[in-house]
Amino acid sequence: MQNLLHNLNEEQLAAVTLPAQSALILAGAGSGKTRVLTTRIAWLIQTGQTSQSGILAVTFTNKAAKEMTARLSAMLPINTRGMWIGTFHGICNRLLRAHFKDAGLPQTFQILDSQDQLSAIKRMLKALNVDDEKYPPRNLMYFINSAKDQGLRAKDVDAADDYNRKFVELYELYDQQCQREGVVDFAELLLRTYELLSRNQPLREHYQARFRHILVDEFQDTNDLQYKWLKLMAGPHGAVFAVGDDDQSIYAFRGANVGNMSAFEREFKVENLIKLEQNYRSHGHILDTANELIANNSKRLGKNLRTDAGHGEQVRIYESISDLAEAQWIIEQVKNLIAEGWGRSEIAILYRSNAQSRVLEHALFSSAIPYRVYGGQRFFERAEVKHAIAYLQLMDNLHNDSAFLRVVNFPTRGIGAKALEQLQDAARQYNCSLYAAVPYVAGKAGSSLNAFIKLIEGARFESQHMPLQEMVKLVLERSTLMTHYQSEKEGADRIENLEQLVSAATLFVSEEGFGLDAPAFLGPQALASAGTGITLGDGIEIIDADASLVTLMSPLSAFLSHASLEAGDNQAQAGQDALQLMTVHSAKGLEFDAVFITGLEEGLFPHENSAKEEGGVEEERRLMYVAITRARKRLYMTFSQTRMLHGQTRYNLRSRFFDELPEDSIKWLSSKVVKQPNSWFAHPKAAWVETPESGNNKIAQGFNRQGSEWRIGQGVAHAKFGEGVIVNIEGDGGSTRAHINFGKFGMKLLDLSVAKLEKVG
DNA sequence: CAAGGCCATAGACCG
DNA sequence: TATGGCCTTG
Repeated sequence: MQNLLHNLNEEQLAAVTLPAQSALILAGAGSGKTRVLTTRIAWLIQTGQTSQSGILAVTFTNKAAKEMTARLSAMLPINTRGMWIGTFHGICNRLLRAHFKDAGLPQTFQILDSQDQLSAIKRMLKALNVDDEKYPPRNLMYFINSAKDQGLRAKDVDAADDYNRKFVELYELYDQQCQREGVVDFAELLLRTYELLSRNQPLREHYQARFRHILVDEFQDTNDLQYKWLKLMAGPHGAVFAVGDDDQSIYAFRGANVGNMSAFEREFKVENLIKLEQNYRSHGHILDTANELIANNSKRLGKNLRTDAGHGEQVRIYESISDLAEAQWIIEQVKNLIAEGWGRSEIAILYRSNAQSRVLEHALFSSAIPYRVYGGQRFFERAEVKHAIAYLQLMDNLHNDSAFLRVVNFPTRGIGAKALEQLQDAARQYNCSLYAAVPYVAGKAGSSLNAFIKLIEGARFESQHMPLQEMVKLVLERSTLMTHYQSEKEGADRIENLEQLVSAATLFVSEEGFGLDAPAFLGPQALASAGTGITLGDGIEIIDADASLVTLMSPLSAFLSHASLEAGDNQAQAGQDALQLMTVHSAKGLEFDAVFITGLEEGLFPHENSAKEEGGVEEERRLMYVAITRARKRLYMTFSQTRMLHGQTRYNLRSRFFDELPEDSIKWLSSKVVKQPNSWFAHPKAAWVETPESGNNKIAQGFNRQGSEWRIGQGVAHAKFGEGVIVNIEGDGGSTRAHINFGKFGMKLLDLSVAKLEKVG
């Protein structure tokens, strides 16, 4: 115990040893929040206040959950397997597997990732003959997900007009389709669990009594449903230990509600609010810069980071002529750093949007500096892997129409659009799955469909007693996926990924403790007894930490869940000493000795779209705050007068955020006013500002050219298009064009030297 | 059924 | 600039 608390500072110690009541920990960047969380858990267990089965710890990412588990194992001599530490989705999956019957789900329910969800929606719209121009699948998906994220079923959504009523109706039909097919989307995992527990009193009380200590990481990222979920889980007596930082709330766009922090304080009757303001990461000038910037936000819970590390170096600011020049300058600096002995992997280049990485990558490639780009496609999202997974899904749940359609004709086996149309008609007529509808299709189409069914059933039968990894191999062969890619010219990578899928299965089986030779399917007896808590035959038991709950899950089901819930590495592999490139969003939670924040221009950072969103600029500022606080020792900020974007040159103003930094902590490496080759100049003041109410007031200062002062935000009148407003101005020295929004005539791109425009207002 | 051409589009992200 | 979706054509 002594050594457990030994290295904590006063604030951390206070947080770790709080009484068993709900508490809010405001944990600043680099203040040791993960440490506080894990030590809190260890302390609760070690002091006998709870056993390890009484703890529920929730995170947003698998990475965070893994890290927490690993640190905890290092702290306590306990087996962390079976502990309830996981993501919201992972924990819900676990609960739904254990209580699938009460939740109204089939035992082999499968999880749709967002790709699957979108294709399920497209498929539904097609079947219903809905005009997908009028009701775009993406919009419907967004509509459904945000309703679910607020805990609303279709019947709970108030439709303002006919258009919205259609969305509500489609939402309802989508849910029915999912239910029929035995699939759940991500939001459904949470909503279904929430409904299960609110409806089922004994179950609710069981878990409320069990989890007396609930710990939540990154609380500022919770959405409305997650908040309600936590409230339900905690019940009247549970203690929720919420750790978060309102200044690092950067996910409003996916439903996160920072307001949950103050709601939590109020509704959970928080008596202890502890601020962790001691920063162990960054030098003084860097922290001062972050503090001063974020002070420009209103509605903060209030927090100021401090450090004992001393001022350190000032923040270096550099202005360049072009994005190319910016990249080259950065590379020069990187080379110098490396020559001075800074580790390559301790240097990060951050950008606001992915499109910015191209120039940087190109320049890095030319100078032969090893680098790694975060983001991009993940393992289980690759097409070939998804195909293989779909075969497995279909074998585990024959009624998964999404999986059926994905592979019924891949690799091609002569089942075309006509055949599928017949099949879908039959399925509709008999209200059954595509699989079940096959016997109703006659003729040539029927026989090729039958051959496909034989393929799936044959593979299913033969792999019955096979361990998972053998089953995967069999599927790759039987489906002819392997031979298909072998004959493809550029299939080598895909083959490699498919081989890696076999390794992933092997690894999964051994890590989850199934036993390498346990069959992938549950035996028939196990299936029959599922949900009773008793296992028979060769069923696989997943025994919970307190042994009170036995979940029956086949290795195959578990692996398929794993594939959906952990799409795999989305980030650069560790190992090689390489420079790190990533967006600011994906840098959250990481830290580096030296950081470059690039492209600090109006329209880019803050991003132009943020002007239209309520509170958008404040979120951009928090994003900037996150970026700054990634740096330990050295921080660079760069911006460029011109930038290639979508194939045309844009002339941007420097970011308003420069005006919000403390003079003493920054150092301009380029002179403050750089002469422009073509009379453009960066305006020293912010181009457009957000007013708290409207949030989208573009008061813009553009540029000045040949005495005609067209500026962004200028009202204009045109003979044909009527009145409009200048939204953006661009040019390449030769001609100058303006994007003008003419309302009902839409957006026009006009040459300012040609178009006859008058100023209005 | 697959390949090739045309057009629109362009933000950040995890499960 | 580059990618994805859709349509036409072989």
